Amino acid sequence: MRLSRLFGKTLRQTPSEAENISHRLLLKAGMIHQVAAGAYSYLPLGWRALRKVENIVRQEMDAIGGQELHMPVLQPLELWQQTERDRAFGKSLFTLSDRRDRKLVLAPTHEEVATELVRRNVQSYRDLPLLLYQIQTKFRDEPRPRGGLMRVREFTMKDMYSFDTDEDAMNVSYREIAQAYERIYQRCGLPALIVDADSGAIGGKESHEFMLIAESGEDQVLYCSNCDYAANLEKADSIKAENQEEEMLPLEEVATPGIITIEDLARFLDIPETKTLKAVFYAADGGIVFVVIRGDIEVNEVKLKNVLKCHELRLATEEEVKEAGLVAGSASPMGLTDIRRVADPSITLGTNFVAGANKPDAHVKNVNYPRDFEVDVMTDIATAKADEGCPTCGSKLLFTRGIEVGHVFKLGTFFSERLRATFLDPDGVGRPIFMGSYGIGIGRLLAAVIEQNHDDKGIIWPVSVAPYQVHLCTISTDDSEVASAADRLYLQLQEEDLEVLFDDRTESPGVKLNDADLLGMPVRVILSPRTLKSQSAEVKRRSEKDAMIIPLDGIVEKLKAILSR
RNA sequence: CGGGGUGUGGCGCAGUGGUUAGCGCGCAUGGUUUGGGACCAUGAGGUCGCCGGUUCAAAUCCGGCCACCCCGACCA
Repeated sequence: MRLSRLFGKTLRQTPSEAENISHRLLLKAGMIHQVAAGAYSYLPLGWRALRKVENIVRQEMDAIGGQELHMPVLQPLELWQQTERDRAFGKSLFTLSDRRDRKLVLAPTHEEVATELVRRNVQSYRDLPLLLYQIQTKFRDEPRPRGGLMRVREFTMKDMYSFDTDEDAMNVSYREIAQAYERIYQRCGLPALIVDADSGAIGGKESHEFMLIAESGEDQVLYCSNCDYAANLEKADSIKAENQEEEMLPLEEVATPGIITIEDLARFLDIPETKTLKAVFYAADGGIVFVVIRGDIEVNEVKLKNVLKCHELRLATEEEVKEAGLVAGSASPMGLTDIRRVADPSITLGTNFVAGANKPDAHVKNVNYPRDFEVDVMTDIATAKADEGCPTCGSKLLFTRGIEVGHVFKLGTFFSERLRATFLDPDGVGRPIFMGSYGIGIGRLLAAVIEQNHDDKGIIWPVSVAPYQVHLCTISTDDSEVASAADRLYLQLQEEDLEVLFDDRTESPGVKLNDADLLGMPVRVILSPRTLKSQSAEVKRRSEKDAMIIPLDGIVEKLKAILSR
């Protein structure tokens, strides 16, 4: 491609809306263009890079026996009602009506349609296992699109679905696909970390995310300093420190005028926050839930949502709290019976806690579970923190941020049962198919590649995803010798199957060199009067500082060697 | 959805009531330049986000709306 003809211009100044690095560089390099919040055009260079990523993903999916197919984005809402995922996705689901006023959705993912399809085409255990995938556009009405390609409302996703006869077979598929994912990230030049994750709206039991560790990442990850435990904060467990053991003492009311928060309470009574019990009120699909947890620990709302099996979870409003007869700031699980109570096991990590008295300006000392109150559910709903104990080995947990570049789910029979996708086993017994679901956002992966591979001058594409392999550049453009030598080399490289971006513009050297750095092709080849004196070219890897002078004779082999290194 | 911010040529910005809305970059034409964002000259390009109001007069003041960005909530 001749740069003089390329659609998409580099900018000297980055558009001001760009915040993170990949967004800035993609805009500045003229590779993407925003159409609306979370909707982007890919210009030729950006699109080539995206296609490279796509092909890596495709190759690895094919390599494990995946069969590529294509399912529609436009789907009947009814299908989503059958699995109740219209509610699970809620407002993130794009819906529309057709001319006959039938309700349709723009698919955010394809479990329903894939299951339906398999239901029609699989009858016997002999048809299994099965790996189906597609690379296609998804729509999700994100509450807040952001970060350029990081979180968008329309995006290309590779989604694969596995179909197996039983749980063990599903686990085998799951493992194989996870390994294929590792190879994908490796080929894209990304060191991805696999972490335990919440299943969210996709459903199912177990799931893992692949994270690129990055400051700019939206996700929060806790990982063990010793063993290989790592989890999304939404999912992470930890071992909390236990309070010093004491003799249980009798209940004792204490006046706490104007004290509302745990922080104030601890200071007022001169006790650590770990000696208090915190009450938090939620509205779960409209119903009030009373949550009690040790004062120093935050409620993990994702865990709570999973426990309650509700679609919508939010903090209760002041009115709702009042209406339920609770006293915000001094609420207590004691004596409550008509409200659902959920407790975190942390309330047993100590004795003689201070809790609310269920009346204003008063708390109660020496509260002990289960001596003084009961709960309906006792289960882990605690947010883990750095420095707490690893749930696997007890060593210290560490915190980092990450970009989610892939997510895999064990779905079990959630979809096959609801959509009646069954097969006959060797004994002629009908059984639900065990499924898995595996997603990679291609555009986000591309953005992650840039987040991971850049410097202050621009992008540093890994060879595998670079739009072009070689950036050929002339200096002294009105020197006819340079021009004709460059034309010859351009043709020669292409004949040898190298992908070449040829900067044939009559720009000053500074402009051309800066653009070469910004655009970030792996190898830069410069022809100038200087290099032609010795019948050679200057060759420089984008990732390295120093250039080398290589004779034109035999340069193709040299370039190929450099690119395959 | 809550909080904050921004909308003025392609990009970055200036312009707090008064000619014909400016600057830098970019773009076009001609010329001089050519190893890290050169220079000169000439020129093209703007319903000042939209609607309404106030005023003799609005980019500027007032009201409403919209869009986009950031933080949070939420979300895969």
